[in-house]
Amino acid sequence: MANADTKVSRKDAILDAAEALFAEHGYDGVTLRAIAARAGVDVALANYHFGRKHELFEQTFQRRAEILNTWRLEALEACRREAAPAAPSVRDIIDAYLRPLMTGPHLKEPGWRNYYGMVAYVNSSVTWGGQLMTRSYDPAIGSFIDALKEALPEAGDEAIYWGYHCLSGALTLAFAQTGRLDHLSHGKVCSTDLEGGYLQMVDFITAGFERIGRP
Amino acid sequence: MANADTKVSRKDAILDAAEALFAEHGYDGVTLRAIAARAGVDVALANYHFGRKHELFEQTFQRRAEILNTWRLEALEACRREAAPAAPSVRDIIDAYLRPLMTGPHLKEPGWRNYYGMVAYVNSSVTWGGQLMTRSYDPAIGSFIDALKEALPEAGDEAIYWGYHCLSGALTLAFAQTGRLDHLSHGKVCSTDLEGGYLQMVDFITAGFERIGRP
DNA sequence: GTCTATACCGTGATAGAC
DNA sequence: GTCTATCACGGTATAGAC
Repeated sequence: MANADTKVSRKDAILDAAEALFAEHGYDGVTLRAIAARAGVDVALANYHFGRKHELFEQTFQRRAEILNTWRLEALEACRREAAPAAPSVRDIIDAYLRPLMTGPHLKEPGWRNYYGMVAYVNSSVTWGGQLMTRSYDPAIGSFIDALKEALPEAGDEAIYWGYHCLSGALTLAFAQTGRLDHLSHGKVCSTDLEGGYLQMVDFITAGFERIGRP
Repeated sequence: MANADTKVSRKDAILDAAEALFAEHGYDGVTLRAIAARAGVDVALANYHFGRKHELFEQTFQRRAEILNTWRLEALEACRREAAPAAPSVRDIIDAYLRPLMTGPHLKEPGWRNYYGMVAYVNSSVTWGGQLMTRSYDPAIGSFIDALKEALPEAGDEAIYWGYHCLSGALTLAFAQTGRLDHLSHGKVCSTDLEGGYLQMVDFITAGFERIGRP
């Protein structure tokens, strides 16, 4: 602990600043100087705590990934318990995947919103998407894939994985909060309204998976 | 025409190089020097032809956007003609949206693959997503939205636009070709196999839209 | 009109002194 | 933990060659 007077340690302040800037400009669009300035610390302190810029990026990304994985797996366990001894429905599985992330009080915190922007950037980045997403999220996502396979015994693997791909693409695009949906819909829909999007996406994605269950 | 001997003009060579590099590293991850080196031209030539880096990025993006819009609108027109005087089915509309982009001989060309990577980057970028996607694609996409509204008279606007959001997220994540699906599925699915993904996505997305048509 | 060589000046990540 | 120096690299303007 560097400083007992401040609410957040300087180390956390650096992570917070990095999160916000990486979300908005991507890895290469952000300088350590900008991060330091936003965090109110010296340039060299980021280097001292995290080493290379690359490391700082990964640690920023990892920090909340673990929390999200926990939330999701708890939701999956809960719906498994409720359905037992039967397998949970497709809808319950999709709900356990989306609800913890797209609804709840944490959405009011700018830190979480920033982090979501970072996830959107990482997931569709050629450089990071294949590696960092896999490392941070895929172990937990494997449990969801397993649950979906149980719920949809007739569905082929290809259909399951591409179905997951659709889910992932839709969710992370929502995380990007680009405002494009606002333009396209002439203001009828707001792309930062994740809770509104959640309600629509659960139905849409559930229907997609249910369809591939009966060939 | 600058040079009758070369197959592509130097101007096009710059666009090709820019396309490949922007797709892989995003806007900020690419230097004009790297683009010039890849194109085999002097650094200043990019500046001469396109002005600011910003302009080069937008022109690179726009170049193939117009072609894609044409392909899609022709496919939509064709399915409208075939269905007439009835309205085309949801499945036909989704097919007209996806098939021209996800299947066909152009997928063999590296230039198109690179461009798709760029679309993936732009669509989920906070900086570009809201503005550039809107400008380049949304006029044509408006026709698809209209067709979907006709095919799904019971669906609310919110559901239609969030449905489109799911479609867009899934498509552009496929464009990113990050290889993540390969890892997650332990090699059962290949994320660069757009034609395979097309077959799965048509079913999945169609089912999503059909679901929101009956509340 | 098309293109190259080069120079400018600000800014970058990072290391080493303190 | 902090300050400062280093040294390379960034976008872009300009002057002139073909």
